[in-house]
Amino acid sequence: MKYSRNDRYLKALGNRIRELRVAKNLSQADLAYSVNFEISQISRIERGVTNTSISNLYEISVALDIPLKKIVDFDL
Amino acid sequence: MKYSRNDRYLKALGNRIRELRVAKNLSQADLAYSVNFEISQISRIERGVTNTSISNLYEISVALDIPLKKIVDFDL
DNA sequence: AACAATATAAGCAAATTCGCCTATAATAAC
DNA sequence: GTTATTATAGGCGAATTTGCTTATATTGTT
Repeated sequence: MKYSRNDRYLKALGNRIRELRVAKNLSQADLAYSVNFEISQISRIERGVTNTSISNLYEISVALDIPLKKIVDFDL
Repeated sequence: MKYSRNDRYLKALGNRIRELRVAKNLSQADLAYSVNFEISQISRIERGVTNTSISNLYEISVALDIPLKKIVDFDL
């Protein structure tokens, strides 16, 4: 089974989120707490195994205090 | 019943997408065709009544030929 | 006004996400 | 090495999205 364009995008975005989270010295648990969802969900998002919603991504951007346009500004 | 921050965000994003679509002289049907999903779904996204996925938003950015960082660059 | 094109609405089933949980693995600190 | 911290994995039910469809409303054109 082949990777789709979307799969690649979700993995890249997950890596981007992880990178930004780690740069702020936050654990997945820290981030989960501030966005008020589950650690397992943060893990799934960062690994790119789930295709989360716009509002969740937005909440993450608020929690990390990074505008969404900066979060999605990465090379594929 | 009160609007949540996410509701406001989804409405603003929907308006933004509509604005960009119209600027390219595309109908909802046109956009639906190029991203390969339903007209009703485009309608729901633009009205902000559904909280669609990251990959759908990404597909829309590809179809509109506008980088995602530009799509999410709007004032709330 | 009449007609065509475009957008909204609503319902239903299938698919997917997500919270909740437990268990295991990997990494860091000592 | 041992212990603690952090991250991954997987299952299950509830909630949500989405494709599909039909119907209605809105907007634009003549």
